[in-house]
Amino acid sequence: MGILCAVNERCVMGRRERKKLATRRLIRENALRLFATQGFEETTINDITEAADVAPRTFFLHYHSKEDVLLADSQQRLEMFEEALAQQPNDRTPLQAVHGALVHIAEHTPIDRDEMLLRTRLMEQAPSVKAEALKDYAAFERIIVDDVVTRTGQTPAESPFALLLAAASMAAMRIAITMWCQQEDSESVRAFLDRTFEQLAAGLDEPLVPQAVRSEATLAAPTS
Amino acid sequence: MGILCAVNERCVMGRRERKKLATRRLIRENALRLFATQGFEETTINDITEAADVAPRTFFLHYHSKEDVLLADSQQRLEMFEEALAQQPNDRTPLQAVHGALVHIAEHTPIDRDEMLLRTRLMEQAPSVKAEALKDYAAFERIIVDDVVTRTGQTPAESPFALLLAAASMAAMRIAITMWCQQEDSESVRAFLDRTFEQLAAGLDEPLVPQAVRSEATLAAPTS
DNA sequence: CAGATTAGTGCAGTCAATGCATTATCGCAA
DNA sequence: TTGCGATAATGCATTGACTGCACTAATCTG
Repeated sequence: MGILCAVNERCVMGRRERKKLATRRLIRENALRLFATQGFEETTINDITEAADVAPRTFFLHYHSKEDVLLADSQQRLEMFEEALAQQPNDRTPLQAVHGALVHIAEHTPIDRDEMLLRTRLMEQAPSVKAEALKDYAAFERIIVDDVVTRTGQTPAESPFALLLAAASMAAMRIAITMWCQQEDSESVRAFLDRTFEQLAAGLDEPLVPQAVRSEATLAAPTS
Repeated sequence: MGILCAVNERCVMGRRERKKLATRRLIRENALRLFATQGFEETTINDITEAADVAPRTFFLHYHSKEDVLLADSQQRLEMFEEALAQQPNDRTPLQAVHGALVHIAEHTPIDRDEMLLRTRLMEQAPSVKAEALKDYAAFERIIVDDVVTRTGQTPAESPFALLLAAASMAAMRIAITMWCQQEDSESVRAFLDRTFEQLAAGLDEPLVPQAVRSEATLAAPTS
């Protein structure tokens, strides 16, 4: 990931690389379309490559599994998250730091709601998709644990705090995103993130009163 | 109930069912042994059935996948949990109810620590195992959500509380079990469950003091 | 004993995924 | 322009999980 050439397709990329990206996109688009119309498990690699007019073998040149097509961008988000987390100021609690890092990502990367909806729909429908998605969260959790350990100095062996915080944070993220992409109106992802993290901070013994669901403008939340 | 009855299984079982169970156990034992010695992905169905001296096809008569061998008893635990949860008294908070139900199960079903260790080891080693295990937790989560909804009357659409509680509780369980089966001495599972749920109740903003590791001046009051 | 069940088996086939060798295309330098 | 190295795309063969179907044999039931 050099400074010379951003991952954007804008800059000077040779025809070869452009074609490669084009093929990748072609495969991805056809795959998502087929997943949406005929279901995930009902779509074979052959269906996809035939629709994309490439050889079956080519599919695995770009994605290492069928599930990977749906979650290919997560690696990129993971690195972004790790960086954002490390840059959270030290006067924040670990929970606030995670919250802040997530808000930062939410506000700096566009999220395609339709695609997210498709993803969650397929997660319910196909176990292997859900499995892959959950593995993704596990990767995030590992990063959080490391961060909390450096922030607090406590190792997981001493107390479950870091592990709990990591797992609960990812649950909060997952739930916030799910609620966001399932709603009708265009409330921001951040609003949902704020709510779930507020609940985590307050403890799970009692639900926070969900007063006027639309007025979360002044919740105490970090800026990115 | 005659003396004829051979094993610890109830004697209402005919020879046929007994033999079926025996075959199932034979497959399971050989599978676990092979997983432990040569790894999960390195063990093929053929290896297992050969070691168990049955036909490959027979494997799928008892388990619907390789991962299923490791997690076959979870369905049973799931039902037990659902029942225990429903029987928790109404004066408890949802979190206390989940905690109570888990403690009930922990104290009424023997847990094989070695097997649990193998399971967690294989979860780290083989992604598909972790995936399958995580799907299991999702099933528990659904039950918790239903329970919380009936206890509080709030639907998940209104507030994320039920979803958060469910997900965080399962994380707490998973972490408690992991810590328990990785420790040397024989502290009870319950002790770990108590600690993780206490932390959830107190909120995740500040770690509860495990010992007196608190020398920093600014960490005085736990928020709430 | 006769007939219904069903556990175990064998076989053929689908599909995901990988390794290896080959071809086509492209970038680059003489 | 030509030729060479890199690599995207492909073709082929194979492994391994998993399924459907038909069949055998053991067990259960009347």
